[in-house]
Amino acid sequence: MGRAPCCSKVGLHRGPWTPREDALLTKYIQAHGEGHWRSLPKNAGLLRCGKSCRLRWMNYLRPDIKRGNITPDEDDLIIRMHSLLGNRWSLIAGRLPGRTDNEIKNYWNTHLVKRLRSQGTDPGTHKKLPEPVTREVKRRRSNKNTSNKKQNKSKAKLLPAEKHKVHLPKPVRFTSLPLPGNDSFESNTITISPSQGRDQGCFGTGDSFLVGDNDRYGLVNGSDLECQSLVPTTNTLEKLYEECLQLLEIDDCQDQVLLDSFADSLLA
DNA sequence: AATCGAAACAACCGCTTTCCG
DNA sequence: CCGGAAAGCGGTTGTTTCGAT
Repeated sequence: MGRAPCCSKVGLHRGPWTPREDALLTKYIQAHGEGHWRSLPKNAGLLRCGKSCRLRWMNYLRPDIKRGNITPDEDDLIIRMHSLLGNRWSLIAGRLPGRTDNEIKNYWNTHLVKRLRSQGTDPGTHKKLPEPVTREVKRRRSNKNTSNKKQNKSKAKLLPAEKHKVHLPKPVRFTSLPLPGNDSFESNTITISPSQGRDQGCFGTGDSFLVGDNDRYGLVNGSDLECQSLVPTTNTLEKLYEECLQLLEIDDCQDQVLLDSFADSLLA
């Protein structure tokens, strides 16, 4: 039967989004809301695949997205949630307000996997490895720039996790959009119940925000920059984790059914 | 200053799930 | 119930940036 491609690839833009495309997408969603991704590009005047639009919006343009370094508390929660849920990034992201599944997935793959290994923990099972890994982990994919003869060079280096490099976020534009789920930011005291989905999972209005390189987004003027400091407190994150744990501890049987029902409860 | 490899992350791909007529 | 379309999701890749030499 054959499944139709999600979009015709002929004549569509690919690769990094331009400020103009961002503006078009943002403006359209502001006016019409999310959804109908298939028809959105055409209606918004974008030469992009609907999927691409959705991804761009979900992972970058949404107003409730928190950018910047993962805090140690979030970091800890991600690890613990992963030990419960595995690679179910969307579920994990749903418990980390302002974070996207893609961001958490990337963070896991680039930071946490290495760190856990360096600490002697198997990132897949979260069990202790026989011996702490002291050698550089092989790169997941073959880098076409990387030849074997050159790799010896870096073997004596410290593990990345030991370097504690601080990653500075790329330029960020937070715009305030009148969208559902974005109009009830509260201070850090808010708690998230299991019945709240990711759409409602944003909180934390602060008076500080990350300021991006506006030049890169020339369309943004000062008044458009309205950023929320979406910083959950340690207690909040701890509560989230405890919630998950309690649900799992109802029954010792941590089988798939239980996990699935837990997942359902998160999604409800 | 130039070069190169590794790290980081945005974006893409394709499969699965959900929705709807 | 069935089939197709749309949306969601996780794995993978491409490109840019950064740091070491």
